[in-house]
Amino acid sequence: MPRPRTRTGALKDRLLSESISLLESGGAVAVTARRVASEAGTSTAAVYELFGDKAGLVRSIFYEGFERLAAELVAEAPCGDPYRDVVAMFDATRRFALRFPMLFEVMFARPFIEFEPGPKDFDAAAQIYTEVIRRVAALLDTGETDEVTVDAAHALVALDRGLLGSELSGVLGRSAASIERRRATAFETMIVGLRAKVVGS
Amino acid sequence: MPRPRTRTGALKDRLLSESISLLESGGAVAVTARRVASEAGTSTAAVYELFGDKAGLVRSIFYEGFERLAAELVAEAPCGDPYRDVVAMFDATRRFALRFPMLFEVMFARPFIEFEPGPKDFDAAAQIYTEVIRRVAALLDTGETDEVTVDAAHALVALDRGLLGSELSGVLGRSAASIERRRATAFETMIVGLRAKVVGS
DNA sequence: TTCTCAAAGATAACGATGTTACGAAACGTC
DNA sequence: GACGTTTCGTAACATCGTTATCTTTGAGAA
Repeated sequence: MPRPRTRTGALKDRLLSESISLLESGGAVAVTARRVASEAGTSTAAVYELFGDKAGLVRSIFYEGFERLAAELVAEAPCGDPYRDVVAMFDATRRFALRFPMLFEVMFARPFIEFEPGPKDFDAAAQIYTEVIRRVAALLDTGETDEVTVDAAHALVALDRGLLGSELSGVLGRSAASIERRRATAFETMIVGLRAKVVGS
Repeated sequence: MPRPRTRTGALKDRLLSESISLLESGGAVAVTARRVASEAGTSTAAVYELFGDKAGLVRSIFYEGFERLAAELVAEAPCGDPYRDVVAMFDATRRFALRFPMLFEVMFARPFIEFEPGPKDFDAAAQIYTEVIRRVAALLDTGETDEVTVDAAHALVALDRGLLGSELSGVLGRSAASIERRRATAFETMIVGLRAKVVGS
């Protein structure tokens, strides 16, 4: 008896996709309910029925970013050399950040006033966390639940996060060469130090 | 013949001060032209005459943040032990970030859509840069313009930035003990590694 | 003292945004 | 072909950034 639904999961996916396109092409300022709805061929009311509010839409973008990044990290198959496997993972993160800088900012900065990720939202990064832990454990030859492993993983993730934050802000270096040299030496220093600390204890 | 001016530098300072108060108490969403003007006892037009636009106001907040941080870092007088002097500087940064988390976010995240800092805006951090370079050069016993010094400074700043980003997001650890342990081990690992790299070459 | 007028301030309006109440549209059923 | 229910899009509201407009002010002229 009713008219057929159009505000389905498929439309939700479509709205999310259009939101990310608008985000990458025009920045956070371009992601408005009216524009997103228009791009997806629907109305603002559909956005609010499917996402609750603007924060819900941005939260979905946030989750989608972590899913895409996790997919790329897992696709980076380990080559057997634990050192290179760790570096390759962070290099993949960097490629992702440079390819989708706005999406990366939603994940690690906070370009939308409406949405501040809480502790629960970072559960979206669980798959990435697992992958990092796995490779760091292999790097240090320690157990995946060992404190030293978890601490080392946090140190490396923080270093990567800081380096990418600096690079995306344009303050890590002027030339591509200096940027990559600083990245490489920072990671090398940290990784060698972490290994030495494990061996020494 | 005209009426006396009230839109002076003093009012600009007052508006900036009220903006930061609103920012810290109510987040970025609380910093509106109307509210800032009202708190300072003036009108929105004064905000626009003194700051140009909203981005100009946020830019002033951004600058003020770097000035306050620089003042706190310089006040942290070196004790003679280069290692402890470097750690003390980053500890001071952390105290600042925990005391003014919103201001810190304006400096290193991007909570306002209106203002994205460009390379030129980071000139505001020149004084901090100088202080970091000075202490890192002392740490490594290298020249302040040496590539190794500058690279090491970037690595440490990035590590600090990443650690604080993680901590402020609530993902660095659950207990204060684990957070501080991870900070300490990360910095120790990096600093020891940087020193070893200099000595070894 | 009162009037004038130029400088300076505040008000109010405009477009755009997040959000939602409301009326319009579409389908199976009688 | 009309009805009713479900669903959808439109339009309205409050608020925001922004600026044109109008009001106020106070020293000097009459």
